[in-house]
Amino acid sequence: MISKSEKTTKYIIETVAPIFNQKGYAVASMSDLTAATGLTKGAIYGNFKNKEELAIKAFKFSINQVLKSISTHQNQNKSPLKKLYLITDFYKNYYDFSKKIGGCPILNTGVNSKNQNNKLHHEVMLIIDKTQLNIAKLIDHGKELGYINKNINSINFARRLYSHIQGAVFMTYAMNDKNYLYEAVEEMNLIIKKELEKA
Amino acid sequence: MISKSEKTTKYIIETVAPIFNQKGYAVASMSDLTAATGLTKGAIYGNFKNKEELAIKAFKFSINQVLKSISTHQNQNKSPLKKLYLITDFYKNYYDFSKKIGGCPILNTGVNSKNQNNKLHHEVMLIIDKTQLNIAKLIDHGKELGYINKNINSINFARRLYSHIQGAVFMTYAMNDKNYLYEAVEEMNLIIKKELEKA
DNA sequence: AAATAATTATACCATTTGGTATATTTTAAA
DNA sequence: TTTAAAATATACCAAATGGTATAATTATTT
Repeated sequence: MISKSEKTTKYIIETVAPIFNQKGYAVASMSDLTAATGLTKGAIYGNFKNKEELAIKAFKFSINQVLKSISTHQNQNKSPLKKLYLITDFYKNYYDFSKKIGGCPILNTGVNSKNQNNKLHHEVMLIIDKTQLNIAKLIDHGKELGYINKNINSINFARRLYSHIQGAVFMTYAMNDKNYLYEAVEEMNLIIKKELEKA
Repeated sequence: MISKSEKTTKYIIETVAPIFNQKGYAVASMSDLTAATGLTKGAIYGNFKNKEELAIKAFKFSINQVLKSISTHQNQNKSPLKKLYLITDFYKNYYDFSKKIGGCPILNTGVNSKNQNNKLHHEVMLIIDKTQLNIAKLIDHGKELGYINKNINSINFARRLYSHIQGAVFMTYAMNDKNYLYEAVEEMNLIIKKELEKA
């Protein structure tokens, strides 16, 4: 049975996540959070040790929203190569998607937490590492099944892919122009085709 | 003759720029700025209308530091194509360079100002537009001189180059790993060679 | 339904925020 | 060198900051 307090804890995290994501840990104030949730500081501090603990849980929630959506999108196909294309395809709509959650949590928290909040910054690094590893595993799986060139460095390619896309995420975000994402996806698809796919 | 107040105005901007760059407009407090400059609020408010005006001038100063360095680096060669390679080459050391000024002002201010400070965000967009245009002009010049393929879209290529590099800047920044920049520069150089250079 | 435990609201705390009026000092002009 | 002007320091302001002790309320168990 799910208790009442578990529900409000969840509710607070979900409500507060976009605010932390958009404003950053320091700028998002407790009064921002009480205003958004309709709860008082007493309620929030009853469920979380302090602002930092809430910020970290909110970040993890935001990240999970992204990762779950990518995962669901990937499940359209079982082939590792097709799954790679589905990852780039996912980012075509990433600007609108990320808007709903207050922006890209990796980009925003990555920038805002650097030299500001070590715990948050650590979380960002963990997620980037994990995501890159997942892409590398996908490539390795494609190699095993014979779809992908064996002489390619999986982790290196994953880093390039991630970096490339994250650049487009920033540009789209900063310039309010989705074309950066479209162009990057286009380019990455060509690179996947040329470098990964077996002739 | 340069007056005393002009000197302190300049001194404040230069001293304060890395703080705004690293912490962002909202998080950088007036006491941060008085502590760094060794001046009082009276002195700062005597030279600047308010915190926002100072932040904008500090941003412009930081940007100029970057642009001047790129420009100087480019002047090693007169050929437009070589100048393009010198741009990518500049970014090999960009992590260490940007560290000295509190991080990449485009990346940091681009992320921090979005939905937070419209004037700053506007400045960021202007600089990105200007920079991309300069790269496009370089490509056009290369076309005229017969070094660069005429069937390439200059502004489009400039956008790709900028987005690609900015992605590596973010990754290097977030992950404390210069290799992202090295890898991106490597990749961009190959793309320039393949797509731009005439056979 | 009563008693207990858990949760939320209220009222407060010291500290810090951006900004300002005024006094003091320093610079430049006469 | 005196005087006027400009620049800086001091002392203050109301509002907002994160956080907490306690009172009031709501869930949960008996």
